Amino acid sequence: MATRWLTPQEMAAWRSFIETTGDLMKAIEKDLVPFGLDRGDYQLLAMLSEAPDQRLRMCDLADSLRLTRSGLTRRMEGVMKKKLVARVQSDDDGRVAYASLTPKGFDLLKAAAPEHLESVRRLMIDLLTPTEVKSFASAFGKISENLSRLQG
Amino acid sequence: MATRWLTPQEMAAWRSFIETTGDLMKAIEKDLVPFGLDRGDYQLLAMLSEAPDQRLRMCDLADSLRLTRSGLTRRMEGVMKKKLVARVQSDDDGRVAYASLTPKGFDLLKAAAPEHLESVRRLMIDLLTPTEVKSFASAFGKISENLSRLQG
DNA sequence: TCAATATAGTTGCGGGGGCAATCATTTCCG
DNA sequence: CGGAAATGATTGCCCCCGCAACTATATTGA
Repeated sequence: MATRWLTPQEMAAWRSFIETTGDLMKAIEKDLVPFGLDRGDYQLLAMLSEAPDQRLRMCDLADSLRLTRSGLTRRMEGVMKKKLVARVQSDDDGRVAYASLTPKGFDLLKAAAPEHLESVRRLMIDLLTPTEVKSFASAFGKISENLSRLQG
Repeated sequence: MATRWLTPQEMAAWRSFIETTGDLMKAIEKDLVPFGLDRGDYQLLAMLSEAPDQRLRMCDLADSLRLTRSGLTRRMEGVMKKKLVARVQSDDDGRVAYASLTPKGFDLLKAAAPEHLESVRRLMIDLLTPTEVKSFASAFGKISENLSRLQG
């Protein structure tokens, strides 16, 4: 099949996307440093804070954070040492361990969240028109849906 | 100042963005495996291929790849071992080294580029309406411009 | 019932990349 | 000129994380 090259507009969109995303993430991450968190920690805490009983099975947490199980095991070492999350063995299933948000972790998240959301506003949302925000959501929704259709 | 929370729409856009971007990058990267490249290698080769004489000073290349100088030094080890890029000392300035695309590197890039662009189409561009593509470019353009204004 | 298989989690190993320190070279004044 | 500062690149050290191998527990089915 002949190569379907990208039009200049498409190429501009793609380039803009890949070149800017990393910068944006780094900038947002920088605003978490005062709290002693990086983006991975923040997302882990945020995910737990929204879960029933503020805890999740390791494997479910790994999936939602886009980490392998081993990756999560290592990241847990960090947040456990800081006493933000505790590892709790399941009574029902001897294989299962829960990651459980501690009060200290919840407090830290409550402190960091407003700053974090402010960063997201300042560095992204507030720069966009409502139309662009809507396009963003629908575009990534389609991309995401397509990816899950491909491999679960 | 009171926290300016994100509206549900804004939160949806943000979540969709961070949760999908990583998956998308991984999927696109997977299509480069048959060529023995990862996304970092591909971008390095692509950047060099577009430069005058298909070579760039290490520090300029590092900046455009969003790597630190040390990060680039390490990545160069890989592509130099594969003979895709050569390290060339500058005659004019004893401090400067150039990263220079080899014929083998150029050939590999020419072979991989159509597949890569096809991945970009299949996993992203073709899923979007022209309006969404335009929004993408303008949104990331604004974000990028704002970031450069902040810190060069 | 009890192997075979599936599932949950950890560990060893290796690669990628950042930071700080270092070295070499060049440039900038006093 | 010659010392101070700037610039370019590399190295040591460390963290993050994926893969493959491994352990442990649970489930399944002949």
